[in-house]
Amino acid sequence: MVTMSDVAREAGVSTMTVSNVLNGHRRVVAPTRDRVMTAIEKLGYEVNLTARHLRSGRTDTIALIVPSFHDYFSEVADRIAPIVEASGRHLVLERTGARPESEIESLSVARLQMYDGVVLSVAGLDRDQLETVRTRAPIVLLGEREVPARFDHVRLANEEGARLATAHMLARGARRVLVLGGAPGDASGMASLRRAGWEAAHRAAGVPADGALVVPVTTYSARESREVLGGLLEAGLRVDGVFAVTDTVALGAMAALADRGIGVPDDVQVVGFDDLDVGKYLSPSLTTIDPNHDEVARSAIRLLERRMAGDDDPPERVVVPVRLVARGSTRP
Amino acid sequence: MVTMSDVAREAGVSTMTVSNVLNGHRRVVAPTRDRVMTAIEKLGYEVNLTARHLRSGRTDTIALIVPSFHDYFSEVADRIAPIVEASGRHLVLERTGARPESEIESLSVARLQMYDGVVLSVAGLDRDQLETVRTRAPIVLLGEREVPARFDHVRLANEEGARLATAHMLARGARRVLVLGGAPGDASGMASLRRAGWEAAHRAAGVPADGALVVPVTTYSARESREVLGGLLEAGLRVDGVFAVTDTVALGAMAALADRGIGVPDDVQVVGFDDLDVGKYLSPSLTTIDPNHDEVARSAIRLLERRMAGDDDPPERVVVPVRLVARGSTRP
DNA sequence: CTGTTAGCGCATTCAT
DNA sequence: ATGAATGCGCTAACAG
Repeated sequence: MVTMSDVAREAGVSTMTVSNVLNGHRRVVAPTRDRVMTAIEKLGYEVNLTARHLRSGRTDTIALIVPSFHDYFSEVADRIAPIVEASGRHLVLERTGARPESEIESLSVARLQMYDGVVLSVAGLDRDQLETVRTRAPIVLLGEREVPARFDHVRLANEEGARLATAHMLARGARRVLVLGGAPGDASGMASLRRAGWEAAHRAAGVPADGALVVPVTTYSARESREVLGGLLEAGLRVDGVFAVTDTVALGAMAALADRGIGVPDDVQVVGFDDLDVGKYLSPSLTTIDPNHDEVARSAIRLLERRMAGDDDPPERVVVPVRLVARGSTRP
Repeated sequence: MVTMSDVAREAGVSTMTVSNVLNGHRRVVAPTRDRVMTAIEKLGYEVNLTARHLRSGRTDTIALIVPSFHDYFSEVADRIAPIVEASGRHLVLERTGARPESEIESLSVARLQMYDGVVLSVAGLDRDQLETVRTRAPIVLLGEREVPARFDHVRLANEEGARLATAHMLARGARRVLVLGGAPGDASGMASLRRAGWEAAHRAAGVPADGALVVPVTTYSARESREVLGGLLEAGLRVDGVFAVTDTVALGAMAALADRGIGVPDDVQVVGFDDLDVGKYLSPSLTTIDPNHDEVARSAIRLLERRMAGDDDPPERVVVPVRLVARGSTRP
């Protein structure tokens, strides 16, 4: 392996001069710099980033840690990448996977040290697990769970989005709106917040909210959603609207309705949440809540940059506003 | 920061003993090990991975470098992750982005050194760019482009998949099958290989292949595909089958047909390529080519492990077989 | 503007 | 079974 001292010897300078030519921290006069560059070319030298990291204490790399590489997360990742790169850093993705022990492992101080900053998606982590995350590495949490007060946190306006979705259908004549993937009770997770929005819309419209229409799911997959809604329809449940808590759930719901020849939006209206690209291409196209990925990405990186700059103001909680995108799965 | 010598001092041993307790390379008697473990707990010590990397020359991390975090790539990534983790290593994703200079930069030896091995998706890189990749880091290429002979390479049976897709429609009565996203000529890229398969199916069936039905696209997005096919239909082009070179392209094609009230599969049959999950939930569901992501992931990691083990046999080229998945967008 | 000195924290090598 | 010495390749701090 070619090292900096090989280059220094070849160019007749010290290693510091080579270092300065490479990272530009100090001025090097042109003739010297040219000699160094020539030596670098000739020897095919490349800086050893590991050594640089050990010495400088910085990696110029930010990690985005997500539960899976799919759907919502790949959308956010593709938005965060250019923002991170604009400040001359790299973004890498790591996956926590489904297993709790893997989640904890990704969060170990040892792994986190590898990065100048970390954006951690908290889906799949509960509050107790988050409590155990002890690190001085700047970290911003992303997602719909309740998190300990000491973290910066970016999340969506869940309740408001669910309220918009439900109100849109109620205003178009729906009277029995099922919330697929909603959770009863007053927990603070995504499923409960979105169910609360569904309830708020009913209150505002003066329509009674039937608890039998709150239907939880466990995996939030299209497959499960299709099976669950299909089973309820077979069992004779009557609905004229479905608020699916994610677009993936909505996809399964649309399939369950199509399986039975139930017309959308004439017989049943459907609204999702996430504005996945695929929604535009379904027939009918999917009315949904746009979660404003760009704003989520910008906010997360803004908070992270602030921490990386050494700011130690109290943690900030950002709630990103959302908006309804009306398409063909609801009535005009 | 707590270092190994802090722990050694606390436990009354040398740093070597702490190191041995942590990585288990040598035997340490129980009482000594217990003292070390107690000191580690007490001080909250975590190993500094950067220092370990510099010293040991290994990172126990494999990188998957992809053009974007979407679709096909997130599917493959989610399959590679568990295989990598099973051997006690980490997987990280990096994105090259669309810009060639960024692709080159991700491929610099400096970045590649950070990893014990690299799986590089070559979509978006041309052969000349690949020629410039000089590194001793084990690397396996993934994707449908032609690559220099010195690389291990995993790709799909593109032509065979396209042949299966086209033959399936021809056998079901289609006579004017458009290949959306295909490229004319004898280039070796995905678009040309799949067009060649479309042609082969026509030859085998004794149906003339009309060159006017080879329609290239530039972005392979659903949006572009919808616009391109829509434009052709408006212009009066008559087709009774569409072979879309990816499922994303098929999604746009299905939308273009639905926009005009053209029935699938009665008026026009449609087959995609990739077996994205969404295809199962469309109405009608999408007939497609299953690219066998599991086998792609397994092959790529098998080749990589072999190189990382120091094997220097000639490069291996794996062509992963594909199969047709018949669903509702083609006739029974 | 450039060189010298002195480690960053760990694991390999050789010694005991 | 454990320890001492050494240096992986680089850059911060201080000289000159």
